[in-house]
Amino acid sequence: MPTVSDVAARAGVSTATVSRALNGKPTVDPDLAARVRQAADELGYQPNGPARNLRRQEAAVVALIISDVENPFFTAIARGVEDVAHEVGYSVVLCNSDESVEKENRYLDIAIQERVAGVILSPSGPTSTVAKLASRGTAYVAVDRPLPGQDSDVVLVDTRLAAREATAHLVAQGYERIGCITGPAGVRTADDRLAGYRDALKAARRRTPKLVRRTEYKAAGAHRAALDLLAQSEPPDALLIANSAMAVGVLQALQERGVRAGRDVGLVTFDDAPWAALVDPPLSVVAQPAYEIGAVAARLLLARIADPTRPPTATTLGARLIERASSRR
Amino acid sequence: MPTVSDVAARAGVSTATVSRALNGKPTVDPDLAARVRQAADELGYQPNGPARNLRRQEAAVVALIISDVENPFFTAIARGVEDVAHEVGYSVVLCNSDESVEKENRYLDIAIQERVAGVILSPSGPTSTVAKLASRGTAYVAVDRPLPGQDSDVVLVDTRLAAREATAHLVAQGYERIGCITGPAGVRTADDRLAGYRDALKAARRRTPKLVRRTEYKAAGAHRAALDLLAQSEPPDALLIANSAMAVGVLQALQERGVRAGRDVGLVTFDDAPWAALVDPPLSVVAQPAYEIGAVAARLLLARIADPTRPPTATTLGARLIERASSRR
DNA sequence: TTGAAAGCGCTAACAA
DNA sequence: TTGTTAGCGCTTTCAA
Repeated sequence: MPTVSDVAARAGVSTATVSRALNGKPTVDPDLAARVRQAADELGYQPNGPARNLRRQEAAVVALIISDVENPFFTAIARGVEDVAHEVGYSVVLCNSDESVEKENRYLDIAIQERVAGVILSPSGPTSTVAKLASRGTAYVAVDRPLPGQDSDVVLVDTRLAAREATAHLVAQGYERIGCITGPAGVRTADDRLAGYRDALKAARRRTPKLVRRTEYKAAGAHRAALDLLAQSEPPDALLIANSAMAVGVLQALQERGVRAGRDVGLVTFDDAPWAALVDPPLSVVAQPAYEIGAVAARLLLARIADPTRPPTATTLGARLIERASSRR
Repeated sequence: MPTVSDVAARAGVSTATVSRALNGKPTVDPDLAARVRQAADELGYQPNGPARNLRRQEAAVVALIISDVENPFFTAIARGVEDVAHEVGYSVVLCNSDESVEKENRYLDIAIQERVAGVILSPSGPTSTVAKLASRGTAYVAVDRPLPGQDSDVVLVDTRLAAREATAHLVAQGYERIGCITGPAGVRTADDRLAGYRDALKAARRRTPKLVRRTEYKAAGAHRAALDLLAQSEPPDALLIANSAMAVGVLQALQERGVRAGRDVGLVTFDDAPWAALVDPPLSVVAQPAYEIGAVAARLLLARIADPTRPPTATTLGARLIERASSRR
């Protein structure tokens, strides 16, 4: 594998000049620079990243730690981050914490060890160990969920309001016994969606029925929760579901029990998955601006890398309810 | 940020002993090792990855370059790769080439620069530049699609056979004008699925009608293709669709044109997406063993890293047809 | 504008 | 078993 020395020898210059030429420093004679570039090309020279990063004490890499690679909401965030980062020459490495605080912690360690320039993460639980980043001066931004007890940059969605509106919509459609299937306690989006649901019921002067279930943010958990709710003596006639993976589990449960979605049970779910309008009946959803969350987070991170002293900001984006047949009486 | 020297000073030993202790080398006194570990903990020491990798001339990292992060098939592969790699202490960095040969090439350069131990990729086009890896001795494995002109390890699905079976199933169900929407020419899976489709029609002594459309492997392209097919004077009465993203586009098109899936047009699509059984009507699919593809590829990569001289192998996994209502007359 | 040389933090010969 | 020391490949003073 060729090194700067090889390139230098071939171009008949010093390694310092090679470095300067290849990094586009203005203080190098154009002719020499051209000779260096040609030598590098001929040798198929690729700079040694670890050596460069060791010397520079920083890498043009940001780590993106998301809680579920199989969730379209998070992959859309990833697209937003990538597009912004690439524009300014940063690479993005994607890490899947799989909703596990342990894996998240492991990836945070790796991010520190690799001395990445910054980290964007959606915290998997209430006990994230991001404090490590702060104490080392590594820039980071939280997305989707705030970091407990951390005064960091954060990009959120006003998910409580969205949940409230979605629930109010179900009330307005005449549903009587509205249930809610949401994520684990301590995960902020799960708590907020539940709070918004309760806000709406309270505003409608409904007693909050025992129709709330909390489970992991995945299909399997929601499947169990839905079966449980359906087995009640007074089952719900509508459900607010906290993400699209859960919606899959709920729809399966309804199918298995012969309960017709949209007729027997009204549904609104978070996240406008590509398939949401294609199921029977088309799913009413709360569409979150996932791509934009990623793009905004990336811009905040870059700003913080450039100026570590800037005060932390909280950005809250809106979500919008898309009414389809699954919530129309 | 503390370094080995800091730890050494605090533990009262040399940097060499710190390195040995922290890396679990057997030639270090247990008491000393404990003292070193304690000192490291107290300082919150995290090894400097670039320095370590520079010295070791290799990193325990594999790069996984997939052609579409938003496609569940590829994220399932990622899960398989991660699980196997993590077992043996390797990290996985996920790169999204977005079906672009240019981005793929860029990530290959980054992988080389970072001196990763190996690369797993699903080539985005017929003109991949992986040869760079070979010439540098970096291990790599292709998944889903073989590398043109490369004699590398590869993990594939017998997708031609699967397409043939799926098409034969449509024939057996009595569909007369069976169309096919597949990916770009030169992408092996797209070509193979088309070939399998033609195999089946030929075996059934059908004339191959002008009902084939090729487009990018995404919803938008398939949407256009489906509208185009429906506008024919003799539109298809069944379709074989080459992946689940495309299925989304096709189902949208059918909806827009008021064509009832499963009744007016039979459908079989590749990939058993989580939502496939939930649409109306439930989608018949060719289920590919995505997770296993990833797991096998990771094991092959690790084997090749351990022994670069081992002969390349080609693994072909089977797919299975799941018949649901969308293809039943 | 260019070159010589130091040094980033770590690991691995080699010596003791 | 432990310490001393060289050096991985690069960038960046400092000198010329």
